[in-house]
Amino acid sequence: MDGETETRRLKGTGARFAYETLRDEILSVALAPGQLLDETTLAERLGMSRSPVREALIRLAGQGLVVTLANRSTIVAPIDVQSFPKYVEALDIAQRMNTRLAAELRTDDDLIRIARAQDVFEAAVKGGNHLAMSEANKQFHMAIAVAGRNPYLSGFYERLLDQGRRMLHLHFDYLERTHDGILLTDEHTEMLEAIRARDVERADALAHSHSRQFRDNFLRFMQENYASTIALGGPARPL
Amino acid sequence: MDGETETRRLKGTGARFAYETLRDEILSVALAPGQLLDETTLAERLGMSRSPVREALIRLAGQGLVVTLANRSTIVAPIDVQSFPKYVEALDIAQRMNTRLAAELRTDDDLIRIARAQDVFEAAVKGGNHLAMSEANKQFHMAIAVAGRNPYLSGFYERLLDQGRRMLHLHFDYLERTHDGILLTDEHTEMLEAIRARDVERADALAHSHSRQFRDNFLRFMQENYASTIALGGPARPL
DNA sequence: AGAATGTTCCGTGTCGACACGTTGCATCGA
DNA sequence: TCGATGCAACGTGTCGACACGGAACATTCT
Repeated sequence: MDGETETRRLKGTGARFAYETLRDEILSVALAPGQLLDETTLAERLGMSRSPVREALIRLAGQGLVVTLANRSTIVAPIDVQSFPKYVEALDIAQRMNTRLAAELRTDDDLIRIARAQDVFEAAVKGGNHLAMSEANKQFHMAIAVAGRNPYLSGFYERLLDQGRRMLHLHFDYLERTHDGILLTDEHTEMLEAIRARDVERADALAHSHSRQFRDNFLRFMQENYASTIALGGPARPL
Repeated sequence: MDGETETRRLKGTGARFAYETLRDEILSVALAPGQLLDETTLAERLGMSRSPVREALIRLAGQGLVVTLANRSTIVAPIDVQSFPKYVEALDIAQRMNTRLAAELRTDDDLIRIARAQDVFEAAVKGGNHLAMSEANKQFHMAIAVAGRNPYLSGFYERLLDQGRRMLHLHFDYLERTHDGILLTDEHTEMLEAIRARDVERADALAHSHSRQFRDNFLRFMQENYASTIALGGPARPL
């Protein structure tokens, strides 16, 4: 109870606030995969009634970030190692498609925006703040996707990138222990150069190698740490 | 008012019923693009309170089938001719990817399911029921996507196919006047054969030609009927 | 007459309350 | 002691109510 510290929220902000708060907590794994989310408790914690919380959960379910167990409760979407190969397959395809289109269609303004996103990412890496890093990484790739000028494809890509943020957060420590995170930065720079040169094939190849890199790192991490565990968040019966 | 005809719905069925009803009405263009959907009226029409209706609208918004205008109302997502090329681009890519994967990974059971879906589609074409045709067409392509074994890619594809159903319904009459709808049936059969033969490249080519066929038909229809209109459902400011 | 301003109406955003379904536990019987 | 049955607690699904915000309309001023 913080007494009267509460800032009275304006009209349509409650649901948005709940959504963004929960989304950030899920993407940063502050809320663990499989974590139980009951509306009543969340409403209390966020200082609002159940209605906006419920709306946020429905939207999160639509994005696949939570799974609602009919008439029971809602849980943070488990990270299923079984389906990881399928995830990377999809990510790889989406990444390559969006990056190809960007190399083909980018304007000079796009290049500036991508470069700016890359600067933010490098700064985040230097700062060592994981949350900022995963956020900036996503923004970098989304800047590319936007340059590809296909909202359907970039929207799909964004969904996958969000899911990817959760996995990134799971093995950030591992990455820092083994590599220096510099690899990612270099690959980003190369991608930007390929897009600048409108070199579609090279951009494609770099996007592909980038997603393979991610896959290999994550798999190595899983082997070394969770050899026994099948899934994070356990099996769940979807709605 | 239909007096006491109402069937008392069980616990968790209200929202689902509202969602499915509205979705079907939107996909079949019974609810026109741009149509205003106010929660109060919908709740009355569906015989329930606003809560389940609201949940349905939120889920539909997540699928891009409706657009919610902040603090104002919700409308059925407009069909924007401007963005049609982008839509087809995405559909083409998704269709090719899923069909490629299906050709590569299909089991014998998959073949049976796809063939069954194709039978249903042909029956629907013979029956001349538009709703059944667009539904069966989607199911046919989804049977292929499921055989591709990537839930991320098939989920994306399904979204696009749903959007496509709306456009199909818009120019069904036109299709029947000009062609005989038989083209689609033949192409489907060819796709199934390519998948059966595990001929990835041929499946890809057919998927590609299939989406181009759709694009050309729709564009020709638009030119002949809506030459003046920019968008169906008018411009809308998204949330 | 046209533009700025005030007012009314409508619909959403949010709240609290209630009932049903689920789950876990306790009690009872074999 | 173990299984079946009944009970209580918990959480969701749904409802009705209220207040804020936006839009259309009426009014006033220039």
